[in-house]
Amino acid sequence: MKQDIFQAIADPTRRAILTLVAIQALTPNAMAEKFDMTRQAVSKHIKVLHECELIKPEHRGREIYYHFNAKKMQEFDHWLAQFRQSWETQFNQLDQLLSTIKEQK
Amino acid sequence: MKQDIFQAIADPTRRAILTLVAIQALTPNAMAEKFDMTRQAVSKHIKVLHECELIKPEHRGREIYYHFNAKKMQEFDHWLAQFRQSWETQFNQLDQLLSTIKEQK
DNA sequence: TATATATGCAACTTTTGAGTTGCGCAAATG
DNA sequence: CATTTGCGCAACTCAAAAGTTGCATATATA
Repeated sequence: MKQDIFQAIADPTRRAILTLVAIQALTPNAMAEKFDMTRQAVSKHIKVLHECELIKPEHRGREIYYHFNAKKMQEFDHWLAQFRQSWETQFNQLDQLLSTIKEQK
Repeated sequence: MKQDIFQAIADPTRRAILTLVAIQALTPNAMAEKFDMTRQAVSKHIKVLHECELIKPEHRGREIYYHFNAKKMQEFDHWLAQFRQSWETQFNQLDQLLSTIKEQK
């Protein structure tokens, strides 16, 4: 099943993983040590993050270092862009003013 | 149960609702007409979006117009900020160059 | 006031997802 | 070459979330 980035960041553990690997690449074991859960549980989160390409594996012998893929994270930024205009213009007072005008019509 | 915004945008229907109300405030019925599901199902999504304050209700007689809350959406922007530096510096070529240098050590 | 409309809430079913245990494989180590 | 270590995959359990039907409430309308 193809994962999407919105679902990927919905989980707090996965967000924590992203924060960690954004600082430096880590192996699954290294990540698991940070969280109070089994390595396999973390491995599943890694799988989700990898499938939607938010992290990239780098094989080194029997270890796998997962790197943060900043480019993919930008997709959020693009999605957010459609709302950016709203929060630049949607001041509370202005919003109320417009509502008042609309009601007077 | 308190909802969080990450989980709120994880659902595609809720993202669609946000896109709609960002353009103009809508009633639950108006939203339901846009999607292939029952009004109650949409109503549940509205509840989630409302609980985490991504939308705000405006009562008008028996109708409820839900407005987009741009301010709340900014919380994503703040979360994304921690990664912004990464995608400004993590050019693919530069990344590869650094890896090469590291391996030569 | 009887009726239709707009909405929210509760109970229920079905699906999804997080976490576990168990296993197999490949690379390092003695 | 046997053993340990790091990892992924599959089967299973359990909890949460998505969607349904049914019902209660409040506002509009005839």
